[in-house]
Amino acid sequence: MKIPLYRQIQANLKEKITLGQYEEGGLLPSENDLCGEFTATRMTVRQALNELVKEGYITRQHGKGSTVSASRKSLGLLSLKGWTEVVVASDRHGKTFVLEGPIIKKIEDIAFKPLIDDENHEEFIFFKRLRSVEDSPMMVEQTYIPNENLPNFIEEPLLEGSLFRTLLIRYQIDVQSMTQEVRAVAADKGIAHLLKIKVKSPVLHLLRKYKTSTEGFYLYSSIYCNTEKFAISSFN
Amino acid sequence: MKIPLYRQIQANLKEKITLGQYEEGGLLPSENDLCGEFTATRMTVRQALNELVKEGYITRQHGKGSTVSASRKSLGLLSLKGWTEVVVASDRHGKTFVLEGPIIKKIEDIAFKPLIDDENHEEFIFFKRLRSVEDSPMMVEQTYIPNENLPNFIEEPLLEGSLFRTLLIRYQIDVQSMTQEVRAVAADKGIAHLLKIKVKSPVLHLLRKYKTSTEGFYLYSSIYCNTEKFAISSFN
DNA sequence: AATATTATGTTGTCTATACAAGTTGTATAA
DNA sequence: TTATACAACTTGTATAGACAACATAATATT
Repeated sequence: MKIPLYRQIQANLKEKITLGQYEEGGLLPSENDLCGEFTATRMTVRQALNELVKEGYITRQHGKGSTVSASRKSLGLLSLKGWTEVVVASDRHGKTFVLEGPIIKKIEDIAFKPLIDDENHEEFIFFKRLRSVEDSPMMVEQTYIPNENLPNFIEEPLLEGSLFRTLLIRYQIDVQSMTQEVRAVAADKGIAHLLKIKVKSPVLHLLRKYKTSTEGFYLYSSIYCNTEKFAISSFN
Repeated sequence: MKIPLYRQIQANLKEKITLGQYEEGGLLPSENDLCGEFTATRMTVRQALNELVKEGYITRQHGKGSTVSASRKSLGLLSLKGWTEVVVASDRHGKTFVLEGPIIKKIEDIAFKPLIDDENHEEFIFFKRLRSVEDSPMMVEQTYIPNENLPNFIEEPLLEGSLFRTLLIRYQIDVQSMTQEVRAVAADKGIAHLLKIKVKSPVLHLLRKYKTSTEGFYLYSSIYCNTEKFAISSFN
């Protein structure tokens, strides 16, 4: 599996940024310098840098350079990022507890179908997970994955506890993009209990559809999120 | 003011898409065809197409082509878009009613300062606006703009009712990007009354900081949003 | 000393070209 | 009929170079 050069540059710079080798608020080496370092042309380096802008790691200024963004205090959950990446980026300690699953559910037993329309899968693999940040329950996530072309998925545990990583490594399925609907709703009894808040407290509800590298293969997620302690942030 | 070629291509294609000249779900002309049409190289055309992907107008598939995205039913308010663009994209009818302002406020009279830290402005221009979609009150927006280098801002009305447009045309200030924090909160008496919902109903709260082309010049916005009828959507 | 001017380094835009890799339809062979 | 191979077309990645536009510091001018 050949990784494009610009992805390698991107990953390399991202690592250096998260490790603190490039100072927060400081400048990255110029495009030409990076060309030399990675033996690539400017267009290739620029592609890597633009990806980093999209991910929020740097900002760029005409005539000046690329500035390393200050790490965000709140959780960047609105972007396409795995939980691990989000928690690490916020410099916090996160935990995931599996409440239910993985089990197989028939489509008629699934509560939310609003985003599931253009396909017709019959069975879904179901997960229910509780995620905590610094020991405060933070969100309840229910994930639905079409049960197709995923041999032994239920039997074997997730790689490093990460769903995205498991799909990529074991099944070569890459999660590429996401659409979501965001609402404020009142917590029902179940959610309130899990998040340790009062019933009818306002919580964030995210309804997500993930697009993957496999044609017609989407993941679905319903997330309830307590935003009292940590806000959810995004940028573009 | 010279507009880059890729921006022109981008705008041209965007217009054709919104006018329905390219069918929803259908394919755009291939990159090479577009090269001919606009007398540009593939790299330039690709830059335009990539911008359209970022804005959610198209998706692309290796070996296949660029597909026109289905217009979204919910409001794409989480992205960097003006109200007008959001409402038009959703094919709905929107209205804005100015509740208060523009007036000048001292910094000590401003309720939220969490995002205002790295600068030290003393005076802000303040707006309070109520926005409706199809005659349902949808969101209350409070905007703060540093009162610097904006002669006659308060005296003259906004161009086409649009703040972003006024800043761009009259003051050459371009809003480039945004960061925001998203929370679910309970509506207080004032918000509930304006949005015509019950007190303590869950509402979405967005705290925004807009970056502009002018160094050190940021806009701030606090938005309360009723998501009962319309969800807020985003994609990446 | 204060103000222009210039030089230099940076990112932004654009051209021209090449090959790799995914998708689809067509022709061929079994 | 079905499968295989191939060709044509698509987007993805990458090179090499050029000039424009912006930012900043050094230099020259007033």
